[in-house]
Amino acid sequence: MEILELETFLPYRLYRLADAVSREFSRIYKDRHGLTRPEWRTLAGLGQHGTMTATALGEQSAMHKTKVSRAVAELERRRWLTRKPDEKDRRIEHLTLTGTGLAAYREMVPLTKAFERDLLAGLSAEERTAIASGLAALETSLVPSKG
Amino acid sequence: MEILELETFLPYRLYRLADAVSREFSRIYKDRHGLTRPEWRTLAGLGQHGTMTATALGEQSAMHKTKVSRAVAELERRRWLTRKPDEKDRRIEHLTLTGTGLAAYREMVPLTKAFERDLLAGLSAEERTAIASGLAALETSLVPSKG
DNA sequence: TTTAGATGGTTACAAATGAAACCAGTTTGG
DNA sequence: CCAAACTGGTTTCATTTGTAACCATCTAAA
Repeated sequence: MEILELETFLPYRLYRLADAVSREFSRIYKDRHGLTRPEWRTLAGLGQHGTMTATALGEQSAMHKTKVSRAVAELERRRWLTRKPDEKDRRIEHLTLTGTGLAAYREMVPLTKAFERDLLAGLSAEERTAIASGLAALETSLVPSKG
Repeated sequence: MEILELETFLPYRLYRLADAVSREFSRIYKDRHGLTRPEWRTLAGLGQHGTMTATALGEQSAMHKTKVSRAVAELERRRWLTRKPDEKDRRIEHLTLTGTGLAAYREMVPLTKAFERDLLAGLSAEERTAIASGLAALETSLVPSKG
């Protein structure tokens, strides 16, 4: 009889690892600022790119548009971002972080980098290369935007 | 000003990849049998090990005990598994797949293996090795049970 | 014993999510 | 022009999830 060994099954390993990393990482934005993951990603997207539309945010950070919509609404409620309607196309809104939003972003960036550094701290140079190239290979083979 | 590049940030890449893989993989158990992920994992755990307790299931497949509890309840409702109280400790229940549950498991196993094969199909031998060792390195550095 | 604390598992409640319907506004083809 | 189809974004509803509280049972220490 054919058996599946869950522990070595790639989709399961990937998910469990991502889940554990993500859970740990969420402390940075959740414990400190009470943000959800979509809210954090929205902040990160705007912090990185300055001004974006909701659609662009969804594409950049791989979120469904309902998640983006809700995250934007919440950040707006906090006055961490503002919407500016597009001149030409009135369906579109341009989103930008306020001073407060930008300040929160700036405060978190070093923490996120430290987190990543710590995560890789125990690994050898070869192992890090392995992760980089392994992920890249899977991404091109699967993630639509990267295909 | 310090910026975080989301696209190359490890936690984000991991999560997005796992999410995409998982979403694709879920077709096997969701579309065909209407199972949720916890239900699928429960099935997979019992298929692999024969008989387990809820706690053991949670440990093996990295699920919170409420997820396990609900998944077990649903699989029991479908008559895909049965509970047998422990003789010595009456808090514990031993879970086993029924014939129907086992049949569903047996039907899915080849599909899951084919999925994994396809996922890796486009990659070179080096890339596969890279994934294996990269994940392993991160796992030992992070996932509690593997630490 | 008795009792305080652990442990296996369930439940209640609030929050997060996804799918689909929806409401502008915009483009396209006749 | 004008309707059909499309697009950006929001809302609704059902389902899933996480946290915490909760039973019941078991263990250990006084």
